Amino acid sequence: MAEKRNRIEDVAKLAGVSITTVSRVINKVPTVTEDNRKKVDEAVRKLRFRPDVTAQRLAKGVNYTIGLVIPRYEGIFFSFFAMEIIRGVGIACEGLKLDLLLHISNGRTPVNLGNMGGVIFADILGNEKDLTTALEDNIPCIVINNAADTIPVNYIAVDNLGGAKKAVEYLVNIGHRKIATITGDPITQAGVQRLEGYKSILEKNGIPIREEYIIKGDYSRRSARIATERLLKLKEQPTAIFAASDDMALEALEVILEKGLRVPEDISVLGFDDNPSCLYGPVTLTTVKQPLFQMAQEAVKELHKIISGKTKTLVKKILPAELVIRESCTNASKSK
Amino acid sequence: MAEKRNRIEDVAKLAGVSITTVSRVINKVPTVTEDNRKKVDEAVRKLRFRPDVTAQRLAKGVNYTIGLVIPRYEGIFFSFFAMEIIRGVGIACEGLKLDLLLHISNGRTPVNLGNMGGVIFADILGNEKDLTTALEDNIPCIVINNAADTIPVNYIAVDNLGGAKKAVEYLVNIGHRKIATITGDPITQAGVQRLEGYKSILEKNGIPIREEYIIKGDYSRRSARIATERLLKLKEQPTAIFAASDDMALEALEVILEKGLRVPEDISVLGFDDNPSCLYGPVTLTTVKQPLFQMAQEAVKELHKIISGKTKTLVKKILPAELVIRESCTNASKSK
DNA sequence: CTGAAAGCGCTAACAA
DNA sequence: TTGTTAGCGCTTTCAG
Repeated sequence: MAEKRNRIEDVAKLAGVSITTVSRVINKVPTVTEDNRKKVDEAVRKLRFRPDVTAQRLAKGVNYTIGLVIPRYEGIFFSFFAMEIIRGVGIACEGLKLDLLLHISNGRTPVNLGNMGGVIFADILGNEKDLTTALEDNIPCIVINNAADTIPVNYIAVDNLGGAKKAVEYLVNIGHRKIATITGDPITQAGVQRLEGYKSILEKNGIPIREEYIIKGDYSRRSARIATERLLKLKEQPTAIFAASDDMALEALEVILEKGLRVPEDISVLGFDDNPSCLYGPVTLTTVKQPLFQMAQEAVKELHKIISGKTKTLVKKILPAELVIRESCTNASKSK
Repeated sequence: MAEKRNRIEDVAKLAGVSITTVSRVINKVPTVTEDNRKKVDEAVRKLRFRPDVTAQRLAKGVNYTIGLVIPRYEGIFFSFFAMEIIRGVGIACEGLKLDLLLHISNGRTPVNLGNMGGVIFADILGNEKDLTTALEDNIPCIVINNAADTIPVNYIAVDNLGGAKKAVEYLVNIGHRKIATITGDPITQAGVQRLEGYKSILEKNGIPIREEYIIKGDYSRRSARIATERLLKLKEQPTAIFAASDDMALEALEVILEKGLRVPEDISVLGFDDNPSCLYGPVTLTTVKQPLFQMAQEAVKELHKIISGKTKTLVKKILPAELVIRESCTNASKSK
């Protein structure tokens, strides 16, 4: 299709200089006379010349292309998570003039890592194989959203444990003692850690952990509906529910409302993520805000440092998660 | 960082054949003896050799990398639209073994099109400059979500006009005559066409078009709130509202409920998009489903054909949009 | 400050 | 069927 593009040679000819000089102008090497620079610039403009990035890359031997590998396990792509990661990585790449290769992997077909200078893996789950390959082949890489302490890999993750603690502590502080939780999928690190945070705060405050108050969810709204219905049937209904994701919290809220109960007067609901949808509906959702966008941006920055050789040591970062107070939680006394 | 990779030469040496033979094995050229193939395969495995994609590309002269350029005007990245497009394009690329370069453009800094074999532009709005460059430089490209009939460019778009017609026709058919609309942003083609569809069906059915029933929105929930409040204050309240997006429809629904009115008994609400959020909340939303995912997938397929020279003529496709009936609309007689 | 020439790693005639 | 060799378009020593 695309007609034969002009090469550096054509520019050189038109400008009446050598291709070396043209190359110098393109790469902003200072040792070129103003006169020659002008000639070249003009020739470039006339011929609509743009250097062939592939050839440049081969000649320079460096590759400023980075890959973002997102596993496409169920539902992830409808999540705020994926969106924020893509947005963060994408915008950071534009800023650093990095080319971003996006791969939506099924976890089985190996992703072509050959043309990447470095890779960002969105979580480990579902990326195990490609991550292993990258590590074996010595391709610079960084994992996000998973504090991958068991393997020697760079990572940037969110403080799920701390976030969950803040959430539950807040509920305790406003007087709740009958606090239930709908967990995230236990195969995810976030699911495990948020539950851990929940338990640890109860313990810390001398509140017994009741098994019937811990219901397994999987981040889906469906699972939250089932969980909430079970919680509402309990003899001793909880006065607060901490859901491990906003989607689940929103569904819990909906179920509660459907049963004719009020939120937060009868039951407080607290989520995790800070999805935009927290802001809508009859009751805005109190939740834990994850710095996903920031996590993604930092991942790019760190990877960039690694690729350009500015960092040698392993990067291991945990970003804080913060409580965002809105309307869905209130003082427990009201529900007594 | 990444240690010196093995080259084709190393493989050749280890396997005891020429680099050409290795190249043949890599590229699955049939004229290689079984014996040699085995030797090469083994050497490849031993050395963990993976061909340098950059060099391959330069030598082959074809580039199976495609770009997806998404303008980052306000809010688009929180939209279902962006997500579906990325997902569709991403998955299609994995299937066709195309590398996908994602660019989130600000519309000003030119996107580096140099290393793309072809480009998909998500809409024209915000992409004007890069699109012009691509066209001038003869880079194969295709526009999605905009029936770009004024310029000679390939496109795949959604039938907004038809979709809006189906929506409003449905409202008319179930007896509504006082139908209001909250429009999309008129700078978008979708905004204009959906309004056009609304008007044309009213006309077709001899229902006078009332200016006070047409309120300008911009796809944002905020704009829908204002619009809905205005509509509810009208002496002659509409019995149905057609919003040009689900987000706006959902906000309208919320406002109506807040005022103590019922949906659909008092006012029917109809959206456009078929966001997942249509399924939640007190009333599920009747809407028009856009084949975004499919549009994205087809764009990749068409672009692939163009790049590999299988298509010469301009691609111009309009995909149908379909009505999805849920709970938010009902017979007008109920609201009389 | 400039240019000739040797690659970057791989593919593809062309000969053998 | 195989290997030799000349590029792909650009960068980068190294002399000048």
